[in-house]
Amino acid sequence: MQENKDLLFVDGFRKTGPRNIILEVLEYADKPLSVDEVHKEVNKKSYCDQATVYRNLKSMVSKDIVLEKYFCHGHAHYELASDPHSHIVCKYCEHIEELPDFGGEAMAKKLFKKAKKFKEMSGFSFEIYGICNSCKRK
Amino acid sequence: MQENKDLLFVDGFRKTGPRNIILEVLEYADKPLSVDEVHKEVNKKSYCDQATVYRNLKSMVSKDIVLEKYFCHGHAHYELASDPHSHIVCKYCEHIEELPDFGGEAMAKKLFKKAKKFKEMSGFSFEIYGICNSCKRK
DNA sequence: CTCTGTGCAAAATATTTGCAGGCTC
DNA sequence: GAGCCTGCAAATATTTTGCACAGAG
Repeated sequence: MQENKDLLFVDGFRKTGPRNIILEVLEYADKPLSVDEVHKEVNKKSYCDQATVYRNLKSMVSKDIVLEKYFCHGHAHYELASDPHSHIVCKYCEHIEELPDFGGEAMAKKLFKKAKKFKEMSGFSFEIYGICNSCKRK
Repeated sequence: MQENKDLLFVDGFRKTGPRNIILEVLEYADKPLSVDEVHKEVNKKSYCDQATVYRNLKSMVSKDIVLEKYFCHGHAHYELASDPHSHIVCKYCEHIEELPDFGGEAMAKKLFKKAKKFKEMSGFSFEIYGICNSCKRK
């Protein structure tokens, strides 16, 4: 079985303490995490600078180990590329729930053919926005 | 017929020079614009401070006149709520194209029923990411 | 031993806010 | 005229970068 940690063995990409822990944190998360959330979780286990979290998430994205998602919060959220999902996201807080698969990939590929000046499709994102129970006051 | 400018007549929301021009700019855009793009366009017609553009876009969003979208660029893009679209977005530059409607609204409503801790759906977003012709070198 | 990765601090980018004066209604 | 809106400048917030040292392979 392919372990997530094994994903680090590519190119000259090195397996380091911070990277192992970042992957572990993403693995146990049940939703995409912000840089800040990853940073806080990682630091519960061992010190790691925020710049390092930023740099590593970015490099993992460029190596397709991690997916970068943009919701309505003004900052990115990250999830393991091995387990992609669509989500329903609260527009006021960071409450996020995973949605079941609905064939979005196929739909995206079909729609991509309508694009005029694009050479290559790299992914898609289908997200629903709403107001969660805690934010819907009265 | 309902003009976009009429949208400004709500509550104590005032119709001012900057607001008229911002709406006009969004109306003529064929894709969602960043704050910076809106600011530059507005200033071709008449001076308006960047903070004013930020403040007005935000207030128009809260009044549902304008939609705020987050792609992969690290900053928001804005489009008229009266003409919402899905898009295909270049992951390297700000090249963005509108996609034809594909029934995403109905699909979102269906999926929303799977949500656990949500009271209300407020919208959805389906975006495709890719590499545009100019960024796909070699 | 070589080269990539990390921590630290500073820089760059993006967004928000306080305040005094101006304009809409 | 009252209250919202704007310009200006400063403050925040977020993300990136340079550099010297540390650690992986």
